[in-house]
Amino acid sequence: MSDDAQTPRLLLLDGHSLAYRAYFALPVENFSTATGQPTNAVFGFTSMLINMLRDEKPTHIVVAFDLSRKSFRTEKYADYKAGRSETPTPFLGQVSLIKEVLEALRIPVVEKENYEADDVIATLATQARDSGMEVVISSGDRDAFQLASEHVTILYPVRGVSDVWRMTPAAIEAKYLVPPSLYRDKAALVGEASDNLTGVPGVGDKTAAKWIKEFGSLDGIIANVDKIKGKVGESLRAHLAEVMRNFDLNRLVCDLELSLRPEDVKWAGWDREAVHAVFDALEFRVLRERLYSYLDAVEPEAESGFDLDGAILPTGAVAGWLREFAGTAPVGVAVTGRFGRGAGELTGVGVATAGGKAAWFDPAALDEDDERAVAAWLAEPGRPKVVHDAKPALLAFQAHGWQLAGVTTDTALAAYLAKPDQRAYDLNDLALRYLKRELRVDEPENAQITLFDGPDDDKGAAEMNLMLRARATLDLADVITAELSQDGGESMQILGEVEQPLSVVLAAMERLGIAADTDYLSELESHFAAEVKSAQQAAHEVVGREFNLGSPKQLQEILFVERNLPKTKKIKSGYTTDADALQSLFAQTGDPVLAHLLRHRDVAKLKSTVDGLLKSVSDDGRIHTTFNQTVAATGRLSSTDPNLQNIPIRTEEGRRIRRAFVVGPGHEQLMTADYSQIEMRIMAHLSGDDALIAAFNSGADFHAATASSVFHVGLDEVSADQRRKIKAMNYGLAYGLSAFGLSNQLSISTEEARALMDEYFERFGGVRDYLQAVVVQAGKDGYTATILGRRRYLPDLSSDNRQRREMAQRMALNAPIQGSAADIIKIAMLRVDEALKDSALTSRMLLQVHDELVFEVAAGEREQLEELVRREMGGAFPLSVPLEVSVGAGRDWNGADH
DNA sequence: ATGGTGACTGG
DNA sequence: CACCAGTCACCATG
Repeated sequence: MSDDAQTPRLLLLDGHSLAYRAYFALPVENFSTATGQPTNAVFGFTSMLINMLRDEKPTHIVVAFDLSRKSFRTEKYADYKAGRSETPTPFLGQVSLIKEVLEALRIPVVEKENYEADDVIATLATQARDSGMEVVISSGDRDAFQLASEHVTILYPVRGVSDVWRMTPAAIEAKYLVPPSLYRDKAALVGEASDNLTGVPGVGDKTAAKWIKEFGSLDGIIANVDKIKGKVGESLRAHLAEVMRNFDLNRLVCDLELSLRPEDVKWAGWDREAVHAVFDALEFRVLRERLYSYLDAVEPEAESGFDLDGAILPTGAVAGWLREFAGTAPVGVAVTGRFGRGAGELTGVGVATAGGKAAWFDPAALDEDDERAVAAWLAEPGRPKVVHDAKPALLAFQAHGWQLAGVTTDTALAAYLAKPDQRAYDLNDLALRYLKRELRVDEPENAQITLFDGPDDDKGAAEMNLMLRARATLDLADVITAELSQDGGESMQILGEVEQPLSVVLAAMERLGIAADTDYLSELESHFAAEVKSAQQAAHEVVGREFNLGSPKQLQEILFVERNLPKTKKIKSGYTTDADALQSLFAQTGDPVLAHLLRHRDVAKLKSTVDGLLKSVSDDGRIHTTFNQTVAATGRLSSTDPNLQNIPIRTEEGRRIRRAFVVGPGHEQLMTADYSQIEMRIMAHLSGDDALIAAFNSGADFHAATASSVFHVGLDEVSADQRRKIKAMNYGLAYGLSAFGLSNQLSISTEEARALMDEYFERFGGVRDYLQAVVVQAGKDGYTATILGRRRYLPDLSSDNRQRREMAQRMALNAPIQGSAADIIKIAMLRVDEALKDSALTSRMLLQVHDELVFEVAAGEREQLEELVRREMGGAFPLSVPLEVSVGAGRDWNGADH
C-alpha cells in the first residue's frame, strides 16, 4: 500500500469476472432475499469491493463490465471463450443489482461495445499510469497480469471472497517465471483453458519460461523454432498457428476511445440514503455495518502529514528542554507503556509544543535534576497539557511516581462528546477526520537527525511516532474544542467540569480496586462446578446419551426434533432455546429435561462469572476494573476486565457471588449508596407531569402510588398484581415500550396491555405528551439533549426504513432520561470526591454501578461518610422531585445492600 | 486465530 | 416489537 496519500490511486474493477467469482465462491442457497431473489454474487462482489476500499484506500474508482459475450475476439476466433457452460439462471439479474449497489456508492461504470472489460481496464490503466497515478486492478482474468508494472498492481481473487493475491511484477515473476512484459508470450505458449485457447501440448509454465529466457520473447522463439529439440520442439512446431493466434487474442487493447478518463472518476464517497435503500432491499445487514465501520474512517482524505522538529532527549537534557519550551501555552503529551487493571508502566513520553518543537524521553533514563523537573512540570496545574485519553496516562505516570495535573483538554473525551455513538476514538482516525492529516512526518529530513542516525533505519520510529501523537493531540484539541463550542458552551462545560475531572476520579477508583475473598471464590467455584456437573448428568440421563448442554444447536436438535416439543420463537439459526422459551415449554409439557437445562444454564453462568473474577484478582488481593468513559452513547460509564457492573443480585445463589467482594484490610466496612428510581424521577422532572411529581412527593412506595392512581384505589388497597403491572409499565416507559412489548412482558393479551397503557396515560398524560414532544424535537434538531446538554445525534430519525426509524425514536426518548441519570451520578461522584478530600475522612469510593456508588469505610467513619454521601448525592442536581438516596453497610457487597 | 451469534448478567 | 452495556461458549470461518 502506498504511504503517500497525495498520489492519486485508481482502483479498476472487472465487474463481470469478480461477480462470477463471487457467484461460485458463495453457495446460492444461503443468499437470497425474502422474495427469493438470489444475491450471492451481489453479496460477494460488494464484500470484495468493501475490502478493497478499506485496504487500498483509492482516490479514484471505476468498474468495467462486458457488454455482451461478443467482441472483436469472437469475430476473429469463433470459439473464443466457447465451451463455457451456460450462465447459471440464479446469476442472471445479479449484474444489474450490482450496478444498483455501485450507483448508491457513487462508483461509475464503464462499458465499450465490441470490447471486453479487460480492454477498458487496460486503456484506463495505461492512461492513469502515464499521468502519474498509482493503479490497482482487480480482475479474475489472468490476462490482466500483462499490465503489472512498478505503479500497476493486480489483485487476483483466489478461493472465497476475502482472499486476494497482490500480483506485483515480482510476484508474477515468482509464480510464472516470466516478468509481466512477457506474460503474454508465456500464456500464448501454455494456453488459457478458460478462454478456450489451447496451447502447445506438453508445454507448461516451466518450459515456456525456459524458451523465453533462451530466445528473449515469443518472436525469438518463432525465429528459432527449428533449434528446439525433442518431443516438445515437435509439438511446438505442430501448434505454431494456435500459439500465434493466442498471442494475437490475449493482447489487451490499451488505446480505446472511452466516455471517461481516469481523472473523471474521483470518488467522493457514497450516498448514505441510497445505500440504505439498496442494502435494505438486498437484506445486507452485515455488509452495511462493515461499510460504515470501515469507510467512515477512510472518508476524509488526508492532505498531508505533520512537520516535526523533534529530538530524542538524552539523560540530563529533559529539565533544560522543559524550561525552554514548556511554558504557559498548552503542551501535547503522549505516553507509551502498559496500562490496565488499575496499574500502569511508563516506557516513553512524547511532548510537543505549539511552537513546533517536540521531544521524546525515556522516563527510566533521567538524572535527578530531570526527574524533579518532570515531576514538578507534570504536577503543576498552571502548566497546561493536552492529552488524548488521559486516564491510562494518569495511571502510567502514577506508576512512575508522578502526578499529572493541568490537563486542559482530553481529546478522546472531547471527541466522545462531539460524536457519542462512535465505538472507538483512535487518534489516527480523529487526526484524519478533524485535521485531514495522517500520523506521519511530511518530510523526514525535517525531523531531528538524531532520530535516524545509526545503522538501522527503523531506529527512532517508536519515538517519532510518540512525538507525532503529542503533536497531533495538540492540534486536534483546537479543532475539536472549536467544534464543541458551537452549541453555546454546554458541551465544553460538560467536558471541562464533568468528564475531564471525572477521569481523574475514575483513575483513582481503578487504582484502588475492591478487595476479593479468593478462598471464598474458590469454594464457590467448586460448588457451582459440582452443580453444573449434576445438572448435566441429569439431563444426559433423561435424553439417554451425552450431548453438549451449552450448544444451542444441539439443544434445538434434541428438543424440537428428537423430543418433538412445540416450536418456540424463530431466530436465525432455528428456534430459540432461551430461558423464557424453556420455561414456557416446561409449563406446557412438563418434560423433565427442561428443568435440568434451566438449572444448568443458571449454574454454568454463575460458575463462569466466578471463574472470571478469580482470574482477575491482582497480586494485591483486589480486583481492579477499568471504567470506560467513551463507550455508552447515552453518557453512561461501562466497566470491563472484569465487568463489575453486572455482578448477579436477583437470586439468592447469585448474591453469594457478591459476598466475595469484601472490605479490605485496614478498613471497617463496605457501604453502598444508590439513587432510588432515578430515571422515573427524571421523567417526572422533564415532563412536569403534576400527578407523577405528586406520586414522588407523597413519599410512599412509588410503584404502589402510581398503581393506586391508575386503578383508582386507595394506596393500601393496591394488589400485588396491580403493583407488578404498573411497575413494568413505569420501567417500560423510558424504553419506548409498545403494547405488544408490555403484553409480552406481563404475559397478557395485547388488548389488555393497550387498555393498561390507556389507563396509565389517562392519569399521567403529561408523560405521554413529553415523550411525544421529545421525539418530535429530536427529529427537528437531529439530536437529543440531557439536563446538562449532553447530545446524542440520531440521523436515523429521518430514515425511510421503518424499523430503523422506530428504533431511533425509541433511542430518542430514552437518551435524555438515561443520559440525565448518567449526568447526575457523575456530578455526584465529583462532589463526593471533592467533599472527601475536604474532610478528614480516609474512606474512599471504589465502584460505580449506574445508580449506585460503593465505598470502603475507614474505622469509625461510617456515620460521617453516610451523611456526606447522602448530602452530595442528594444535592447533585436540583429536580422538581427529591433525589432520594438509600444507604447500606456491611462486611461485604451483599451485606452492604439494603 | 477470529468474528458472528445466542444466551445471560447488570442498571 | 423495550433502552444502555460486557462476557462467555459455541461454531463456522480462515
